[in-house]
Amino acid sequence: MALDDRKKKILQAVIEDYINTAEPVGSRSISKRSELNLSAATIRNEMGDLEEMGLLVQPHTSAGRVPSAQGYRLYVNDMMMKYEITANEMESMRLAMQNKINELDKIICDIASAFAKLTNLPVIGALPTAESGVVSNIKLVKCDEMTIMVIISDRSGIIKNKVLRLDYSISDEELLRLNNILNENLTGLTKNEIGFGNIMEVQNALGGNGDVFHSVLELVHSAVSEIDTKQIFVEGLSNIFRFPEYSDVDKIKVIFNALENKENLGKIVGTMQNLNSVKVLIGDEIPVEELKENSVILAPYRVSSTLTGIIGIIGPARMDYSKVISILEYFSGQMSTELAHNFGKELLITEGEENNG
Amino acid sequence: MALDDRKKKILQAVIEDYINTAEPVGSRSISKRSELNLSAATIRNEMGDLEEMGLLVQPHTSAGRVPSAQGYRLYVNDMMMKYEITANEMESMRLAMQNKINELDKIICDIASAFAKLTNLPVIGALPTAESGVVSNIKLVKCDEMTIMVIISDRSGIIKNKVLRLDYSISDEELLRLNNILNENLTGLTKNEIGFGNIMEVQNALGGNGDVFHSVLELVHSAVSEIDTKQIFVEGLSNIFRFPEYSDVDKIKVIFNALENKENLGKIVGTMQNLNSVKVLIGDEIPVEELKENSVILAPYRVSSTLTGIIGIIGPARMDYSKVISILEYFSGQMSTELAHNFGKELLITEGEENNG
DNA sequence: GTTAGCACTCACTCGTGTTGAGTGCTAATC
DNA sequence: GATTAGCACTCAACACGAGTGAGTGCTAAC
Repeated sequence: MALDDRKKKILQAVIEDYINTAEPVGSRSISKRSELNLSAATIRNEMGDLEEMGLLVQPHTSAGRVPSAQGYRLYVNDMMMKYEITANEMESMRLAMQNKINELDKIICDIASAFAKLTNLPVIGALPTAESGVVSNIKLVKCDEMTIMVIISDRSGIIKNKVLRLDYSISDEELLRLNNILNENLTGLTKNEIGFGNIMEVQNALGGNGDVFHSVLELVHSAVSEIDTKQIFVEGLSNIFRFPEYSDVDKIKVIFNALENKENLGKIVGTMQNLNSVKVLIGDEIPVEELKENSVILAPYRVSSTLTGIIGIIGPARMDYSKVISILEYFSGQMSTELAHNFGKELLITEGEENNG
Repeated sequence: MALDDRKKKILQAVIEDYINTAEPVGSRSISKRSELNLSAATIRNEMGDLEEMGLLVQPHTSAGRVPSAQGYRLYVNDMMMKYEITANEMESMRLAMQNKINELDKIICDIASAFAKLTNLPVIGALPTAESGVVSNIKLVKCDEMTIMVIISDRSGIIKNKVLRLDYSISDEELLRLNNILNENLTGLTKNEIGFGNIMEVQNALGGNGDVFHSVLELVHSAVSEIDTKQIFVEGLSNIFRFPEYSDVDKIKVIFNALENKENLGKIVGTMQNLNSVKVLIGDEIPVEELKENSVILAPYRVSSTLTGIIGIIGPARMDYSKVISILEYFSGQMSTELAHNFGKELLITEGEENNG
């Protein structure tokens, strides 16, 4: 059966109606609302065809029609009207980006929060990570007599640090020596290349008193291994309470449990291979069993040439794809220029925080 | 009316029954279950008295009785049996404390998570903060030509750091000078004493090119102001799905929204004045309107002589006070010795993390 | 003071009837 | 041949009422 123009228009009308109302759409309401000027009976025949084609579904015999995942997919790919972002929406995104605190992770979280407000959907994403992960510099700094901080920079500018309180005092000379040996052995290597083997090498290079530095080396190792680990975040999770599809405790429970699991989030964010365009996952396309009744929309963002992250939303398959995609596209496009413009090179990033007793 | 021994026993039986079943408790079940050997009619009379005294409440005329907040309070203060922690429970707490990663914040979160599992309740708390907050040392470290890290230590050992990427290169001499001036002006002051006034003083002391360092100084200021800010956490929030009192989406919504708000959590944690013993908040005693149907149990923990934190649980007023209090007391008592024992002075604390593009 | 007995209350459950939005099919109309 | 009006049919949702059972309070007997 061919999907002619009239069928397309009816499908579109059904989907848009359903997105707004969350109620199965009947032939009469389409007949009245649309500019097709067809009777309900005709619409009914066409809807029957659309169902046969797998684009619509009937929850039960005497109910209206609901779009199938396939229907949504067709809508997203071919039929959707472009949503024009309003001045208000632009303004709130601009405000979020213009955060005066100037810390990248916080800006991202603020933007995510603004997203959640604009779209009324939970926002998920990954903080910016470097593509390379090549260690460019290791620095050991003495905070006080028995406390040292390890600072590791990678070539893209990511900096990680960890604090260690020792039970012995380390001399400036020893620290300098350790510093040099670490840099000699580890600089230029990627995270994957640095394993316990290298750490042992350093320990051997240190000679007799290598043991003493064991805890320092362990620390360096753990800091290195975290350098390009994706940090995943969720914002505005409570937005799911807005949707009638989650008016049931059991369903809320399922989605909360699913989204509480970082592994699941990693799987979802991990579907983003091509870091150039917005990606829409509908139903079965979501790699987490419990979330297959939802849709996910992901967008990449680029803070610098080497520093990229992912942001997106998750919600019921019935969602305002057009609006969400536009907002994500806008963000994806504006991110680098906007941030570069606002912060220039004075881009201050994340705060670290150490308690130490 | 006097609360004689028999009334006490009946009240206790009602409360314990209700804690287990979440169903209003009838006279007949008390008559059968308890060792009082009284008929249902007698129990009925006594329960009527207990209701008159405000210790029990009847949801509706023909229902059994439910403890009132006042009833719970009496139970907690006077009547509760001490719960003996099982070997299993001790073991899981010990395991959480023996975390090999050796980072204090992570250990606290792990313990919180273990708590959540043991008690089947959401856990809230504050990460350790220092009581003094006196700045003992400020250090500016050059990560690369245009990136510096500010490291601020306080007298109790808390270390905070922030990273700044400059749009100009700073010389080692300038950095040293800035370092010295900062330490001269700010060391020994508490967080409250350091305001923008001091920062301006430093800027003046720097002379003509003070402007150039403005962003560095802003950064120092923000790091200082965070040095004794309480970081509040929630673990195992999804435990509330277990309770029949939250089988309704609206109620879940309310508690989620209330607990999502850090300000509310701050208020709750802030009720903990005396840092020596477990505190129980029942019903109206909770300083957040939306949570007044719940109970909160808080305990202090002490990592070192100056470093203290708070951990606790929140849940429906119907909860196993005895068990929760025991577990929190155990934790509160074991924390310092256990941590001191396991980590000695090699107590490594929190990791920081900076991206920087 | 305690208890047995009884009338009463009230949430809850379950079956039934009604309603209304929706369908599919058929026959008439354009 | 496409469109539409009409009609019988379906089925979730809602309201209503009877029945059930766990509970109560009160009273009179023990």
